[in-house]
Amino acid sequence: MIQELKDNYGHLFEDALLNEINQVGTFKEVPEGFKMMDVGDYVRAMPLLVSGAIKILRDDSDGDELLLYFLVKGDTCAMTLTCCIGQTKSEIRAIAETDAKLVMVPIQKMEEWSAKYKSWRNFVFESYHSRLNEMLDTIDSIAFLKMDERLLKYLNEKVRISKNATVHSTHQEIAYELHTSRVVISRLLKKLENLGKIELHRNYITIKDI
Amino acid sequence: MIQELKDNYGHLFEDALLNEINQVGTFKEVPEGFKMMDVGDYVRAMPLLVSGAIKILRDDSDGDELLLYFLVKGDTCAMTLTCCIGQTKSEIRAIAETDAKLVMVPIQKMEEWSAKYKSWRNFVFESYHSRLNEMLDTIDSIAFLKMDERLLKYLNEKVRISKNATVHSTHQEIAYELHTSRVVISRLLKKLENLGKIELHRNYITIKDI
DNA sequence: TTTACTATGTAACCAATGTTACTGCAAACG
DNA sequence: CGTTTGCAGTAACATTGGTTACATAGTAAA
Repeated sequence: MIQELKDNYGHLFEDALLNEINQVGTFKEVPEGFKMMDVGDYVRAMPLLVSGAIKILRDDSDGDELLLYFLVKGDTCAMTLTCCIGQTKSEIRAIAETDAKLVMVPIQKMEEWSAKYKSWRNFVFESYHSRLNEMLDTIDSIAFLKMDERLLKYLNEKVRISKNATVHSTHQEIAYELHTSRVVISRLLKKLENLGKIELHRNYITIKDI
Repeated sequence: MIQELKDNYGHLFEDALLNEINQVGTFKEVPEGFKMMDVGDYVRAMPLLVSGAIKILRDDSDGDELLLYFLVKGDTCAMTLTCCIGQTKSEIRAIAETDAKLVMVPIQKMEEWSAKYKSWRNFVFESYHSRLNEMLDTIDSIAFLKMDERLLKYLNEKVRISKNATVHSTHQEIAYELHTSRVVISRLLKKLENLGKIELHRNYITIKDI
């Protein structure tokens, strides 16, 4: 495991910390679609993502959902951080967007390392900062953009995350993540196709003009 | 100053830290409406709010705005925290919602206290946690609620923050903060008045059914 | 092949919200 | 006092997005 840690976190953490992580952390691989955390779950370990992507979703009480943002390698879950400290339940749902590899760190180490390693503190602060900015970005999208712009942004995000110009989603899946209906998505996708920005197929979409 | 610090932060910080804050912090009073931070500003001090309320707004490039959340005593600005560390610009705008009193702490102390005081670390983590949850709440409102529900929630927030059942806002001001138009707000307010939930007057609104 | 299921396309309609335009009213001010 | 200015009420209309309903096409299972 130590090599994957070094590759992804070597520029952030000093060797002593990397070694500690290596000793107490457990390596974990999850397949695409794996539900890593649900609303109401208690958190007992903190994930350090070394490869793949995780999507973070917000659920409301009526079963509606909304995509908040993606985590990629080098990221950790800010929600987890505070859940660890406060012993509170998760407010969000996390699903593996692609196959992913992580190192799970027991939460008891959080406080210890925060006192001991400046680089750890910076990492935690930096994670919070990134997540707050991503939330702001999500708010911008919902508040200021129309559905067709949100859709285009969503597709571009998918391409960026998967590094692949083909998005393997059905219209219904997209509708869930943008919290709208399938018909609306089909309508807008067809409009984007007519504009030459995408190509529609069954079960996947090719993004042409990024 | 030390007494106001003790009253508002005594349950959070140990005496040694309170004394340090007292020594390096500067006391500041701002009037209602005072612009405390704008998008693009650099941050050189961290505010600890001891009385009053601050509203945090998001601006988009077209001059549109949206209310994110309020800070009250015992709170600090999570954006400031990361701006301090990362030396990045503010992404948000902060306006005094009421007259407010704060203690400004030079940002150099951030790192020093994070290493030295567990209570400081917890405070910072806790602040991030609160702000993230407030952002989630904002997202819920925009994504899942209709405008009339958002308006009612907004009015209740105002009452809670000001501890006063009279909201001193024009319809136009409310429209800006909810990112909609004056006409829409007037329409919905009138509906709420007909339902007996509020009373409309020139320049203020009385909330009856909270 | 026949059948069943899932994904997509599309029309018609509805509800919520945004826009424009005009009104009257109250406070402020000369 | 009359005039100006800002706030609020409201009608009429446009647009966006959500809903219902149904048709068609690809895919998998029987």
